[in-house]
Amino acid sequence: MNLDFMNKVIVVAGPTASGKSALAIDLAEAFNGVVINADSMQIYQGTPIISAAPSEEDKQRVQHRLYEIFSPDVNGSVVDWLNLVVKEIKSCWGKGKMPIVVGGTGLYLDNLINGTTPIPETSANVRQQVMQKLHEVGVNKLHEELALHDPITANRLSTNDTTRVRRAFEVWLQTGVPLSEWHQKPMIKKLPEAQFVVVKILPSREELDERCFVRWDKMMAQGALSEAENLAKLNLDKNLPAMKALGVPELLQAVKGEVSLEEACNLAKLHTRQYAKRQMTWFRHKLKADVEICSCYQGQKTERENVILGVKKRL
RNA sequence: GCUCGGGUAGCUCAGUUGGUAGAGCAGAGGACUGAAAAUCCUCGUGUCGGCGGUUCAAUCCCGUCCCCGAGCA
Repeated sequence: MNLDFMNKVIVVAGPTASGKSALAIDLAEAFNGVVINADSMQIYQGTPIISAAPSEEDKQRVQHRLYEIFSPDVNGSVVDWLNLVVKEIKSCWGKGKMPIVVGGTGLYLDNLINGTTPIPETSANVRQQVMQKLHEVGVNKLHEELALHDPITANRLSTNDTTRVRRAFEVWLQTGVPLSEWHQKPMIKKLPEAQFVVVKILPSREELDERCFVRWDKMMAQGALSEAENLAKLNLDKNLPAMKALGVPELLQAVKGEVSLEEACNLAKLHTRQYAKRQMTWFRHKLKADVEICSCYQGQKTERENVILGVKKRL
């Protein structure tokens, strides 16, 4: 194949268990590509099975980047990830390889494709301060106080939205400028020259639910429980992202004997399908696709050839 | 067989001193700009177990029958 890959990026997006990793590998083989992770959980070490990170076999077939690179005791963020992907993508271009960014974290993909508002980084001190305040007075009070400094954002947010109220407060405290004002500024793209070809997998809920359930049982057979046991030994803060990965809290409860293993598995399955649903909402409404697949990717010959052809036309 | 509890939304249960009922979970839809596998928002008609009776009015009171649980035989 004789394509100029300079400035092209293939993006594969879809809900959990939709087969996007398999598709990414097939595309990598077809386009001389490198698979780059855009999943907020597969980026952490310690839970390759639970987070469905690529297997050794997958990694033998094509190069994989940004998987299991953060220790589970760190708080990764979109921007951390962005800085890393940008490097990886540029490195691919430099080597004449096709970057194939794959993942289910809509926010990450959105920031990569559409850019970020240039807000200064909040210091550890500020974050800690807000965290403590949150603990002391609760979200509703914090929201009330936010309204004094940033009424526009406060008005936009639910008084219960812990994550966003906290963030808005941090930004105000750090910069003295309301988040709403920052959002007026033009977004900055890390890769303005990039041309994204987006492949979106949007299967029916029915099909997806079934795959989520089957996959969970497979994870258990592969040793998901011992991953959880090892994680428990580290004694990490429950609020760390890696500790919140689907299946982790549920299995940890089982490890502690608070629920039966069966209950834990049922809950993990339930939460997985609820997550898949949220992802579907995001991808349906917020991500424009060049190629859309309406059922889970299984890698059959015609299916594979069709997607490859579809992508090739857009390159 | 007797006694006592229960039978209300898909599930767990509240409730109505008689004016046809509401939470949590599940489910559906939606939001999403630096923890996002996170966080949050909206959506509740169901022969109130069956049949009779009392009443202007019964899911609620009375009778009877059926089902589940506990105890006693």
